Amino acid sequence: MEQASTSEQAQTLKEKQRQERERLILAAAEEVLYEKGYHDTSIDEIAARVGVAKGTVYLHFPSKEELVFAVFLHNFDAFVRAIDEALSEAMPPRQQLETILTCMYGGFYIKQIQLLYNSVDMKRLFEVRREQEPRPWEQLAARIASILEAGKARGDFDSVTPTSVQVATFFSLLSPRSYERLVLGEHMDVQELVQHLKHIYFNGIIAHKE
Amino acid sequence: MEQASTSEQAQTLKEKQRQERERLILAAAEEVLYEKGYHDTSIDEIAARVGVAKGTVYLHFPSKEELVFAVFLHNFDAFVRAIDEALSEAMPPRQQLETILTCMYGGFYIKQIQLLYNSVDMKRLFEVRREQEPRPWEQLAARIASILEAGKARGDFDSVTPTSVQVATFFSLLSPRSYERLVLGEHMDVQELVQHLKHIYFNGIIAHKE
Amino acid sequence: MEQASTSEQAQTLKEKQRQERERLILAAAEEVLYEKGYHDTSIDEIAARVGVAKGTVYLHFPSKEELVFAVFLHNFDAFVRAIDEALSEAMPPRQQLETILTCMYGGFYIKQIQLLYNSVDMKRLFEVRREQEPRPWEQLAARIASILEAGKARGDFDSVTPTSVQVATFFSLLSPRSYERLVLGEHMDVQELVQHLKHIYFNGIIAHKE
Amino acid sequence: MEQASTSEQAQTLKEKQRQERERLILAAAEEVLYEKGYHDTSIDEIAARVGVAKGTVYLHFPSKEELVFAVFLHNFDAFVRAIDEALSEAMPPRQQLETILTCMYGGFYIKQIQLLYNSVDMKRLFEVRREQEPRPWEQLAARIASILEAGKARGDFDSVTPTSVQVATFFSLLSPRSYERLVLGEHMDVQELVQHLKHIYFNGIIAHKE
DNA sequence: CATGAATGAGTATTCATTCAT
DNA sequence: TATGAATGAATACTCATTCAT
Repeated sequence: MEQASTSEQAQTLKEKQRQERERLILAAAEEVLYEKGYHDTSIDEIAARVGVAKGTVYLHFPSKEELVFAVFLHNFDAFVRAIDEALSEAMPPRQQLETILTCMYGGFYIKQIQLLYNSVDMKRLFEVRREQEPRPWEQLAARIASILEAGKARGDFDSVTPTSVQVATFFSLLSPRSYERLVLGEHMDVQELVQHLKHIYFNGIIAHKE
Repeated sequence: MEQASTSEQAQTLKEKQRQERERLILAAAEEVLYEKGYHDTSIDEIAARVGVAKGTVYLHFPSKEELVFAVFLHNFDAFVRAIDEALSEAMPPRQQLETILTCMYGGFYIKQIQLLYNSVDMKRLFEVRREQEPRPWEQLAARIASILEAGKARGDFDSVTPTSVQVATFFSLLSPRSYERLVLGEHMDVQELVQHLKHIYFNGIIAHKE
Repeated sequence: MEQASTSEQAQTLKEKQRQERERLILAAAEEVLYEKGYHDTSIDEIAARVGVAKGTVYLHFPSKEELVFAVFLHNFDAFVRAIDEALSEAMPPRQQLETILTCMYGGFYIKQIQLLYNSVDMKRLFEVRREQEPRPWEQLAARIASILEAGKARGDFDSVTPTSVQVATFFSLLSPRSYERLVLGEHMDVQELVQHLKHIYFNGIIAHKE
Repeated sequence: MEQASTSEQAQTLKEKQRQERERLILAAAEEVLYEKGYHDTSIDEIAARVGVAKGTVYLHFPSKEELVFAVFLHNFDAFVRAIDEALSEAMPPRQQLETILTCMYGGFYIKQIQLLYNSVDMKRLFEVRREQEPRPWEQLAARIASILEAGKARGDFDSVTPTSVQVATFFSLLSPRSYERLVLGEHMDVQELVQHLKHIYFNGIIAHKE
């Protein structure tokens, strides 16, 4: 029994180490991916940054593609969790959307997610995956759509514009090029940028009562 | 004299053929680039699609990089020309911007330009080029900025939001992802989409007089 | 401790295999280089002769250029070592030079070194390298020059002829074309050839006392 | 008849132009070959230096190989002609050899001939040709051999050393590496160098009477 | 004849993936 | 289980040669 327990503990320990390692690999992959883009990211470099051998990476992820996909999912999960935590049902729709937008610009998420998501390589990668997996990005879109619908139902938002367009426009606020230019290039404060975007977006979609 | 004329014609004919071929190569390159992204685009495949030998591509473009750059410039030039033709100084600022937006969605330009411009590879490629060349993209941004300023001066646009943010948001309306999802995916009519985007954008940036 | 020892042995074994492989690659490279010259030597063929994949060659040498340079250095080192072993300070200058000449014709060194060194490609390759590395060939020349000077000081050698000419002529005795014609073509015994060359050379440079 | 004559003249004129062109191509080829070596010499560059189209070169020489061979033969012919002019049967053998050596160093011949002849590429090229053509180099060797034999018969030269070795050594005096180092590198006067070489060589091969 | 556009074989190098140790 | 050596497919670019004009 003690044996078993020791073994169990060992198992647990090993498992912990394993997970820790996986985390490190994901982190390194994300880093390199962000720096160099999909093609110029090599398994070799990721392994080197983690301090393990190339083969070890393949013990955790069956291919470069899967690894990159895992990086995306990992980021996305964190992002969705952040939204879940910040959001409460009690908020009015507009405030919900504002909260989501703030979350989007709050972490590093956008930068990375968008960069990943914007490359043709990634797109093809994800298109293949979509056939098999639930679609995280689509789920978020659906969520935002339902908030917009709720807002429309309350008369807060402009019902003339289709929800799909409003959703798409909401996402396009995340444009990594805007972020790069304004925040990284012109050193605009992120919070300030978010304020302006909210201003434009919500003025753009609110119902204009006459 | 007839000799000269014949020779001249021959010259013209050859030149025509040459240009036609170059056009075909550019078109094929654009196509493949759009389908596969920079890295997975091979000169071999471009040549094969045009129906010429690999070497022939190199008679027109000294390197893959230059070819891709030429694709971009070619598209961009057509795009800028379309804007120039459609725009008149007499228009009020808002109408100018609307015209530009219509142009952007009027050709295939956006799709391709954006896709090209969105990959990390392309970005790096263009960063290198920028040091030597005038920056077409930046020139357009400056033009839009000046129209926005003019609108602000007339009291048409919201002076609270910085022009840089308004410019960035204007560009983000071009998001290829919106286009793909709505037009290609949900078969929304392009003109309709443009109308909705104008609605959102201009409501978002107009001056709200109290 | 046994662990360590086993691990050590494994290390040694692997290292041995590695070095063995490197030796094989160098040998194959030398062979092909000798047969075909720099440009017509392909990594593909070298790999094929060794029986490994192309990539394996690159695990040992980062580029074709480096590989060729390594071939040269490897040969040259062996050659210089042979000279060092055969030479003793006690010998009179003439005997030292005779010993060196015998060494030169003793291995395959000359053939290969000279052939390598005689192609324009190689020359350019080494010119680049020379800026960074010590110059093995020049070092040997300096050594021979100092022996000649010592001989002149003793009155053994003709002081009228500049040492530089005597050094150059000494090297030209190595002419691969003589070797090929006489030894490979006419099957002259190498030792006999060396005797004749010594005869000509030393009669040519000895001091002629009247 | 006048027709015919005109046509003939035209024929001659054209033929002259043709030969002039061929000469120019040979000269350009020699130049580039000397600068860059066989492989880095491109037909394109040769044509460009002459100011004709690539195809024109092929009207004169069926392949790069043949062109290079023609360059060699052309140089060699000039070289042999120079020897023939300088040589008179009345000279004693040693003076004949001295004259030849002076000729060798007198033109650009050596530099180029040797450089050409020393690359592996050239060697293979010439080995193929040898099977079909008389061997210019061998003819010269035979000539020198017979002079040496004559000298030996007169008791001028050392009969112990085989004539073949003396011939080979005579040629090795031409070593382009000596030339480069001493004349191009150390700016030794060519005539002075030739004097020293004669001194070494003839002291090396003269009969030593006791 | 002269041209030079077109061809396509040839080659160095990279890197995801595998697998023996 | 972890390693990292070995693999080999993939690809940009060059240049001798051909041939339609």
